Amino acid sequence: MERTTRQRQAIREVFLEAGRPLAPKEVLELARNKVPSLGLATVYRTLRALQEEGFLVAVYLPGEPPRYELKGLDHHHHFLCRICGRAYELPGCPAEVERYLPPGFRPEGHEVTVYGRCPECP
Amino acid sequence: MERTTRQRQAIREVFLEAGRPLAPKEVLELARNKVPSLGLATVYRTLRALQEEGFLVAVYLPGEPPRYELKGLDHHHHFLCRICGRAYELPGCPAEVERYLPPGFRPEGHEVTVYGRCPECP
DNA sequence: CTTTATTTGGGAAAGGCTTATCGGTATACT
DNA sequence: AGTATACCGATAAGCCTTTCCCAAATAAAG
Repeated sequence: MERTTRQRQAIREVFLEAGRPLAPKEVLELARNKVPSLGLATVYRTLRALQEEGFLVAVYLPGEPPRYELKGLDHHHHFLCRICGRAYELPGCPAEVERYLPPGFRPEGHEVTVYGRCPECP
Repeated sequence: MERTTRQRQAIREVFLEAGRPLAPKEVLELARNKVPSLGLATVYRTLRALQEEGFLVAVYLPGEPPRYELKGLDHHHHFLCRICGRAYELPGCPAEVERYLPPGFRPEGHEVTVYGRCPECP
């Protein structure tokens, strides 16, 4: 990641504008509005570079391929729309998630995913 | 699923004995203790049949291939050990998970995964 | 403007999980 | 027991996502 290219700028912008986790396919579609010739290999290469650089982090939702979102957001969780498949950020967290574990289980993190229909879908 | 075979019995037993969600690979390993000749294709075939029959349901954890567990358990969530990779059932649920969504989001279900170290691991 | 090395894009290839194929086997019924 | 047929096991093939490869394009420095 030594040069500033149109492709990388486009991909950065797409994340800043989306405000939600994006899958590689979504990144490709959205960024092609800015750089029509963009290729899938470049998307994957750039996603990896932007993670190493600390701009993005991977988001894993149950049964889904990885998405990516801006690094450094406050602790939050995700909503996955069953209709359109888009993921959204959900602010906040039900605090006691890691309490009340059976004896011997030592928690180090958690993930909450809510499924349903997003505001865009019928 | 018309005949009772040693293979199918072994796979059913493995789930009843495990008390936790199992991935196909785990099913193969555990059931081979009972039927050493067991093949992977039979595991997949049987997992599908046991789902259609209502004995098992699929469990999806973030970034993981599907696991399977007994159908009909009380509402619960899962613990994924970062050391050994085993998944466990966690009784109960932090109740307000689906409340406090932004306007327009209509929840239809949720999944909670706690990560950490299980009682078996250092 | 020229040079030079990084980056791109398209397709091929890899990798992981799951399903299909098919001859041989074993179950269940007579 | 004998027989029809569902089932098994091993391998091949399929599907998706991700990475590799390399000639052509292009950003950055002189």
